Amino acid sequence: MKRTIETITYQQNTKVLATFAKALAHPTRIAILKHLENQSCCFTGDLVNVFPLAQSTISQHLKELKKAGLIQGELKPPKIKYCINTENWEKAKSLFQQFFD
Amino acid sequence: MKRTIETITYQQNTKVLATFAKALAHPTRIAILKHLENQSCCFTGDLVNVFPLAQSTISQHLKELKKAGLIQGELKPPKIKYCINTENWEKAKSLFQQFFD
DNA sequence: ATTGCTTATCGCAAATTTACGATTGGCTTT
DNA sequence: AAAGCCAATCGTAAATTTGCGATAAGCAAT
Repeated sequence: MKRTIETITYQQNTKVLATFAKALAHPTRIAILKHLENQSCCFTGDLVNVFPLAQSTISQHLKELKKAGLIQGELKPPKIKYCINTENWEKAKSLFQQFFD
Repeated sequence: MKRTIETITYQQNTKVLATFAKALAHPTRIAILKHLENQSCCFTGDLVNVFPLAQSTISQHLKELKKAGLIQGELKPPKIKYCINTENWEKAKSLFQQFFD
């Protein structure tokens, strides 16, 4: 990306909010989260049936959401049950809330 | 991006929310918007002094924010005054609000 | 008409994202 | 030990994003 000037340092909240926003920056991920809000939880396979996307693609989106901390996976062999990470969800909620006033 | 399956159609709100989220998905853009919230308005040049980024880079971020509808520019020759687009700001606010419940 | 100031746009390079199919890995059950 | 399921990861390709410097464009004042 060719950064010649020194790296910028942002406020912690700014960075965190940007991270959450990035996780929400794709319609599929929004849709997945909406699905999780309704169902409260679901398996990867369920989503593959809901969305016309390859299993690997769904898995990648889940990885993104997990990286942002918005969801968490629980081993339920042979499946994996994904749920919303309530703590971080509330964190995101309040960050967006206070950002928009 | 290699889409073999038919293009997905998302709910309108899902797409719009993702667009807003994408605009917020970079710390610099969050910081610009925070700046605009405080100052209510500002010129491109102001931001160039605030952030250690090239003028062209700032301009690009402003373009992104404008594309998402979160800000609007007003000609104030020889400068351009950027303000928050209140209507869309409220739209975004309510979309995030209802998304997080 | 020329100069000066401010901002947008162009051209490029590197990094990241999104998507797919194919393969691997983990855990049960046989 | 082998077979079966489900989900993650790998490898690849195309598109998009982010950043810069350089150049162009718009408008005011000289």
